[in-house]
Amino acid sequence: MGTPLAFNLSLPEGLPQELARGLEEAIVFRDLTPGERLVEEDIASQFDISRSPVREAFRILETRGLVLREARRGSRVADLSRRDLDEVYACRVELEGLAAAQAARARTPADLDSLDERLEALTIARGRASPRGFLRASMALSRAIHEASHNRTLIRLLSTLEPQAMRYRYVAYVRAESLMDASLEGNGAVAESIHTGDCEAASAATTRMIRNAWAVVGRVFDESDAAEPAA
Amino acid sequence: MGTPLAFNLSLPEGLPQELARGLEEAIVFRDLTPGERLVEEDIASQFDISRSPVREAFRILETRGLVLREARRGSRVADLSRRDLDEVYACRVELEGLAAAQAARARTPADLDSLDERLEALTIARGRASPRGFLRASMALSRAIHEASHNRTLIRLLSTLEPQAMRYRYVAYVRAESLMDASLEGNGAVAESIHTGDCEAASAATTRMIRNAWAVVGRVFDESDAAEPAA
DNA sequence: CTTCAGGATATTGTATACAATCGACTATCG
DNA sequence: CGATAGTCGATTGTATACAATATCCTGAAG
Repeated sequence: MGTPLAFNLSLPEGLPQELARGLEEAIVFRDLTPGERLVEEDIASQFDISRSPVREAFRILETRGLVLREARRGSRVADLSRRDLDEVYACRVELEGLAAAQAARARTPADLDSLDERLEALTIARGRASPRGFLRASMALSRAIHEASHNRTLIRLLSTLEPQAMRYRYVAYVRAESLMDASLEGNGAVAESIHTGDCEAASAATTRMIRNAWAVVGRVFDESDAAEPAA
Repeated sequence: MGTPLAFNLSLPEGLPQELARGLEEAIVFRDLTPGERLVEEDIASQFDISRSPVREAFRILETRGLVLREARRGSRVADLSRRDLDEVYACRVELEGLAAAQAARARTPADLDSLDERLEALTIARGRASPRGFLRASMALSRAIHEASHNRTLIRLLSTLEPQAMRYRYVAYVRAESLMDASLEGNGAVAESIHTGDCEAASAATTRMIRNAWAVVGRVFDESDAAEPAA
């Protein structure tokens, strides 16, 4: 039987979505470890629900690259690897860059408010020095940027890519808290370009930030044993 | 009582996957029209299966941007719009470019064989002048390029983006068959660069091809009434 | 004639039951 | 002792049953 899970379910967005959100956090923050088996019945009984919503939640997490499902062989938490890290970041460079550029062009006043608000929240979170809180705030800011692009297709793609990246960022932040400063600074520059409406600058600032993070997160990952060598 | 569907189910990959494949083709080739409602029970009874696999198929199609699901309000075929077209192509430029570049670097001899084979098939399909057959062959070639990148994350993202693009390409090919020649030529150039192993050239050839297609497909789309004005 | 309340109907969301399949274990044979 | 076939248990895949809710229609009141 798997790791006991500690979150509760509200249901503003539907049971499977809510469950997926909780499981996603558990995976990102390593309450569920790479390679760990996920058994539908176990999760279902933990939350006193049936297997149906659990199955749907697994499917959602599969599209986010957090869970692997093999036909009739069950589901398990996706492994972390240097190769996967590189894959994710190569895609992020392109898509986040595009999102920033389009946000700089399409942003509305409401978008800018949202952006400022979340950048503020990120700054505060940095003060508290908790990787978990910082990452949550960072995720919220990223989403605000994505939404400002008003490109629903791009938002959809990024929402299936970002959670995967989050896992590596978390590992890195825990081992090197100073990384959060770089992220805060980079995001500030991106936000400014979006305010200005300079597409080129927004894209450039974003790709520079992410390439930088890529290098550092990759190095930290290699030095750690986060990959969880096969049991 | 929706449109009667004309395909059969084999089951090499699982029922939901097979069903999703069939529905995907029906949507791309407009056997199912934009906005058309998709009722789980209807589809289920047409194929003499239960709602469970149908639900899963709908979810798969949702992640591919072909079906919209609203909670307790049912599912329907996603609409086509100029805005959506632009969103999809903006993403394609980035991701296909990346795929071509990485394919040029990571390709194996087996990848090159697969590439040649499918390029050959595309040439033959062009001779037959059927948009449907050409598109199928083109999709197969694209997938071969994606696989040659050996970037599983990128492959995952593209597999959720390409089907959406296919719908617009189909509309364009039907109305302007000469477009297929441009696609054939562009793909030839991309394949050559991948053979050579020149990442820059592969990426450049790809983005040029897609930007070009974007312009033409967009123009054709505007001139057609494919958007299917709300009923 | 329009508007709003109420109920009937259609459809999805969840739960449960059953079938199929995979993996591990055991017992038997060489 | 090792290999292998057969069986059993665990888990997913599919089907069905039930619950909840949104939509549509009807009809009465203003």
